[in-house]
Amino acid sequence: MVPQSAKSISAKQLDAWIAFLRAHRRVLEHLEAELRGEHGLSLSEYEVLLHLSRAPRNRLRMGELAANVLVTPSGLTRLADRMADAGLIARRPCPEDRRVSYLVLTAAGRKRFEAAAPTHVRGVQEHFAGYLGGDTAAVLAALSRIAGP
Amino acid sequence: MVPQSAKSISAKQLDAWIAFLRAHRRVLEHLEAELRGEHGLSLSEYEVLLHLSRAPRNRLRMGELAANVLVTPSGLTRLADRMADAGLIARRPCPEDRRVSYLVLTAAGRKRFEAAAPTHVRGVQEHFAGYLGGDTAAVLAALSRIAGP
DNA sequence: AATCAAACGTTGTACAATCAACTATATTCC
DNA sequence: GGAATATAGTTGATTGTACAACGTTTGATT
Repeated sequence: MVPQSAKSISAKQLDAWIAFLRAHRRVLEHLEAELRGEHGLSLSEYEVLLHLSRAPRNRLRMGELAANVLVTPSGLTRLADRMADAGLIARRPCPEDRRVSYLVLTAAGRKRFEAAAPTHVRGVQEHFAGYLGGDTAAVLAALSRIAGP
Repeated sequence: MVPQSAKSISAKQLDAWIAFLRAHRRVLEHLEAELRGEHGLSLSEYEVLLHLSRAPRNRLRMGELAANVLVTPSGLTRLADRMADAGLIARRPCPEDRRVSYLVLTAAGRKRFEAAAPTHVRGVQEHFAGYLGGDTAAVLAALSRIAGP
């Protein structure tokens, strides 16, 4: 076993990197296609519904969502517009701070989310988690270090 | 330890999934920013140069590249246009099959790639591989199963 | 109290990526 | 040998994203 310098990269590490990129693309393709095909939702839209459904009173500020949804604030503005047009969410001004607007889950949005959630969870299991097997703990540990706090 | 059904998903698996998404985003942000800032290249452009530099005679068909670069054929057409305009690659018709066009690395493209490669490799080490530690083999194994053949 | 700076969200613009449809060439099969 | 089919790549239209600049509101400083 050759000690691994901190600066160079081993073949195994490089393979892991390439597998990481491929795995990401593959899984997201599947999940996007399933969600889109069966429920007419993009992954971003699903995530917005997910976070809102878990939030107290089913409402969140734009900024709170932007931090979690992996979308920039400006992207979220347009995403929220589309979802509001579709009736999945509604915009509510915040009385305490008139700069902020809340996004709240509508009844239709909740219904759509509840219909889509099993599809998504099954997809994550089928295309990602199911392959982890005995390596689950190690993968979780490594990815958590990479993902940061 | 509770046996894991094939259909449901455990908390640990779900955490791994979330960490996976965050890790991907975080690493790619870093790599994109470094490559863009120090060498004016996007990650996709870098990958095109990488594959060409490794190919025999430094040339590949569009289709061969599209399979490896994680871009659709139409996306690659535009990417190749931009890179040809920038002088990094050149398009060459194939005499044997006039449907195909080859992309070949130019001298400028090679030079740019050679300048950028250390940055990228260091970035992969610093933002991804360096965190794997003793879990490298397990992560590689799991990701390879997910990524498929 | 007035001002200056910071934070929240939205908009204009540009860009990159996709899908579907299309052109052109090659191959297959009666 | 000629029609049907498949393949390589491009193009048009749409979508989604980011970046930078902006208006508005809030909070801090003095």
